[in-house]
Amino acid sequence: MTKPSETIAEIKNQVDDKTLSGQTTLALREAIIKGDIAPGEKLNEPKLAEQFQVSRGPLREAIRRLVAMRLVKHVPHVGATVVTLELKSILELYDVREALEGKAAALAAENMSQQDIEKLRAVLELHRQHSEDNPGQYMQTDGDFDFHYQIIKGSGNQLLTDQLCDELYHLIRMFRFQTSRFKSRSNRALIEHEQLIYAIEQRDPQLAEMLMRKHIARAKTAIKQALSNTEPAYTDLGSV
Amino acid sequence: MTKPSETIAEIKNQVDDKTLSGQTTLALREAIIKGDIAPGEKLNEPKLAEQFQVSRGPLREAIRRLVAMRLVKHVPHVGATVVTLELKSILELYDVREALEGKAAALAAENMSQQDIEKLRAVLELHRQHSEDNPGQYMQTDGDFDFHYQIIKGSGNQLLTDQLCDELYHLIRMFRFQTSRFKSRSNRALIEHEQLIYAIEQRDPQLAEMLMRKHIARAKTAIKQALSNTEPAYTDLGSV
DNA sequence: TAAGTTCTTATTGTCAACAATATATAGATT
DNA sequence: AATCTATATATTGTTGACAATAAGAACTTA
Repeated sequence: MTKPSETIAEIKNQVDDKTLSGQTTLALREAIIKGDIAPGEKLNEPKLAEQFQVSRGPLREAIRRLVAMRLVKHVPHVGATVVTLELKSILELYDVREALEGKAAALAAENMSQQDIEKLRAVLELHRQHSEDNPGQYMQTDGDFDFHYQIIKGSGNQLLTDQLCDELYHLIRMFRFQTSRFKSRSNRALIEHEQLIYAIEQRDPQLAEMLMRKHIARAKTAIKQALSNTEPAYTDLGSV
Repeated sequence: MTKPSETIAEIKNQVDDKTLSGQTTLALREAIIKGDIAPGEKLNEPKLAEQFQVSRGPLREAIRRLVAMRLVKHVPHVGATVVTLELKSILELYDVREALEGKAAALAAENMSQQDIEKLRAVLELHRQHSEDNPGQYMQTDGDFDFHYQIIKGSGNQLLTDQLCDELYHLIRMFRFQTSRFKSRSNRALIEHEQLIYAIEQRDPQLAEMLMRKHIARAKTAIKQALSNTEPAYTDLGSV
């Protein structure tokens, strides 16, 4: 019994539980990622509890979970605040992604079933089609992560998948939202994804890892260049 | 104002906060790692609250934090249970370590100060001395992780450090405790650590990363061999 | 006797009040 | 006027009681 391909939409709406605590986690998480609660802003428990129509118990549990996702920082007896994504933190995040997703690509080349590889091709094809149909339009970044997600899942490593898809992914989403003014239009990602699939099809873990690492490292470089300028301009962030 | 070198002991006793919730987290964490609460065992909230002399509130927060550390699994409306470290999970953990600590070693080669490198040498020297003074005795595994810890910290990447030292490290500790009957006596780790320092001193990120990855991959292989046998015998687990 | 069903019990989820701590304000002192 | 101190306020930490859900026991039925 194989699971149907899971899209990014399914991940997002992944309702881990129907408990108030779980629902509040989702609501609060989206509020933070979307910037409804600003970076650096304090999370006032009574106010938020009122806002989400729950008591402070579930709200505090939600905050704890967001701390685990690194969207929130917490100091005892002082409170929780939304993280501020400094350039330094983002670059750190991309170094971690490079390491983890690189390994994921290697494992995917070893472990992905032929069927999963076909699914991956389908995702890429959809992606390419969209780019052709909408030339000059910014990439659908979710489609991009769909691709990465399939590879991560294809690694067969549950710990790796949890770390990337459940935790770090939301940090990435938050960063993307904040920098959505830099709309990426490059089709370089498409080419690099194509190369990656080829390496996986060839069952070449080393090549797959190398390609994924370069892919992410390139995005990191683009981010550094784009954000270290005071006037950022519409630079291509590499869409990763 | 530079911080004094932090040993593994300091990490362990790192009292993040004096709150009941924080204290309970530490106590419960140690109870799980030491096996006082068995793998697979259910965490009964009223009983544990009674046992730790706190109400269920702080206890539940502690459980949430241990879920983030992956020491505990939680199902809504059912409860929390201590993780059972299957061979598969351990191998997954070591693949993640290989990726993350490999990158950490590369970054350490780039970023560690000359002074930090000297400290690292001192740790290794202490380690070597202990091995010479107690030939045939099992390695002080804490000393081993002291070495790894220094390198991780030396990477200068806070996210990486948090992931390895605050989260995954406790899983490793739990695994080590459970397999402490396999006392590692090899001095291969010592040799490999020596090579690693050399690479870092030479400011060679690629070599440092390669050496660290091989170091951990070798430990993974040793674990697989030791634990896939029904009668494990006293195999060298590589002490990583 | 075995399978299914209802009822009981135990456990988790949630709430609102209370206690402890930190922040903000106002006043006193140099 | 600026700084330190003491008080007042707001916020976090903690508790025990209540509600909702799931696991287990006893009963019924084939």
